[in-house]
Amino acid sequence: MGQRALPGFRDFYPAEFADRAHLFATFRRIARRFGFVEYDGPPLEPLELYTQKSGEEIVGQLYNFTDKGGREVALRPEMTPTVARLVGARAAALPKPVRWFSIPQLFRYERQQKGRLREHFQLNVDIFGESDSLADAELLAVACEIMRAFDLGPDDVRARVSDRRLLNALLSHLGITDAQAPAVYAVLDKLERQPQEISREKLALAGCSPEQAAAVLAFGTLDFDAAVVAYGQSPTVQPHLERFAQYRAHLDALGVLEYVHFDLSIVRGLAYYTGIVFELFDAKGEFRAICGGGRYDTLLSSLGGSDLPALGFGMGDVVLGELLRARGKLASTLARPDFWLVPDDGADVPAVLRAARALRRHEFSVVHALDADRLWNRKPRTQMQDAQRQGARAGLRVLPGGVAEVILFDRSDGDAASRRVDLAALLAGDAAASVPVVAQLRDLLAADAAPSS
RNA sequence: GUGGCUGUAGCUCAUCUGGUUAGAGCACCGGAUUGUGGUUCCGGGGGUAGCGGGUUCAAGUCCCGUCAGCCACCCCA
Repeated sequence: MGQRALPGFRDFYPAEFADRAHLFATFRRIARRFGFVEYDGPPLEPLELYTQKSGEEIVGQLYNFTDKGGREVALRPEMTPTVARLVGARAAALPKPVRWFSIPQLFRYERQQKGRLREHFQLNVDIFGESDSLADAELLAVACEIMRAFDLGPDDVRARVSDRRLLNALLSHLGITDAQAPAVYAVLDKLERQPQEISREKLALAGCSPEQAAAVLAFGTLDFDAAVVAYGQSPTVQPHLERFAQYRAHLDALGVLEYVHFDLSIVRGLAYYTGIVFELFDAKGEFRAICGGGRYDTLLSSLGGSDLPALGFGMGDVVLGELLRARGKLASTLARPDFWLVPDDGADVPAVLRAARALRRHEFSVVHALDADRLWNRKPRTQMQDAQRQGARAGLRVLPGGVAEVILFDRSDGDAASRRVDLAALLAGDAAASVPVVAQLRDLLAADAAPSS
């Protein structure tokens, strides 16, 4: 023993796996509600797929190696290059807009810390072939509705949204050159975590005048209405404000504007975003970003494919899981057996197995002791205790004549928990006559599961 | 990659300033008990104190190294 998972990698015991399955099920449910369809690609890709976009320095953060055929390969650190390849290869044939999602496991060789491992699962939701801001609104709505599906409201989570084109127009209006822009982006990105004086120095270092620096530093607290007041008269900026206002109107109609906060300090790296960008954070600011995404219209063409406009977001399972756990929103979803079978005195083992089979044919999950001697000799009462400890929802004792005593374990209302159900028809395999019996059993379990008052 | 903190049973933690066979609760396993039932009682398995080295008559307890975890930085997903 003593063997553990590699650093940054997780073992999923049934309880953790149940949480993960719950996340995935919610991801899929909401994505499908918006008409997105699921795809996947290989977890191992040519190293080149990642170096051509991000350069050689990225190799230090990849799980890469030479395979037995001499190929340079890497475990995928992100899904975007893969999906870009898939879409690019069939760009002409796919009906637009393309709405795809995936839940890949991604790998990154970096030192782990809270909310950040060497492996994680990440919901990726992307739209290809639509440049209208309505698509941007739809994308963010998916992310917000997922939050809502996890019972995380606008008081729990906020979406901070910026717009690269608007930001560029603002910088241009202020007289900041394209050459200075990357330095300004870097300052904006750190505005929250870095003392203002340092930000001011960095801006001065980039060649910004004190007036320009002051305007940039003010971006951190500028809400949208204030931006309109301050810059609405600028012919450079005005069209972008107008488009953003439209975007907000769409979000309002989609019912998610309450999550949205205009925030020019959201930069999201320096790389490929070209339009609206956003990140979701917990409102208390305890955790890393839950989700991040935006528009990257030039990425596909830069990867040598078609020049479809594109936008998407990634939402990892680690931070979201931590947040849900911390907020008590992850009730255990571990599956429990419906019935634990106990033979009646004098019944034989085959009779119990036949009863189990009959119940399983009707989709009930059924378990019993797997030690025949124990099944046969152990007192029914003691077996009922085993049943409870094993997490069964109900004990089912088969009495002579096919009548079953069903004991519901979850009752907390003091109601008599023991019920009799005549299983004769079900045990005999009479399909028609079994229908009411099955319904009766389901009702018992359903009533049992319902919160009692 | 850099720096700081931490490392005793599956989990949460004890073990006074280094001193006999390292303990408890929970969990797990077994037995008994309980007539509507996860109670109560008894018993049991499980730790070379992350690992390696050093100081000492003696180290879980001090020192060094290493590995791992946490936090910050870097970077981003």
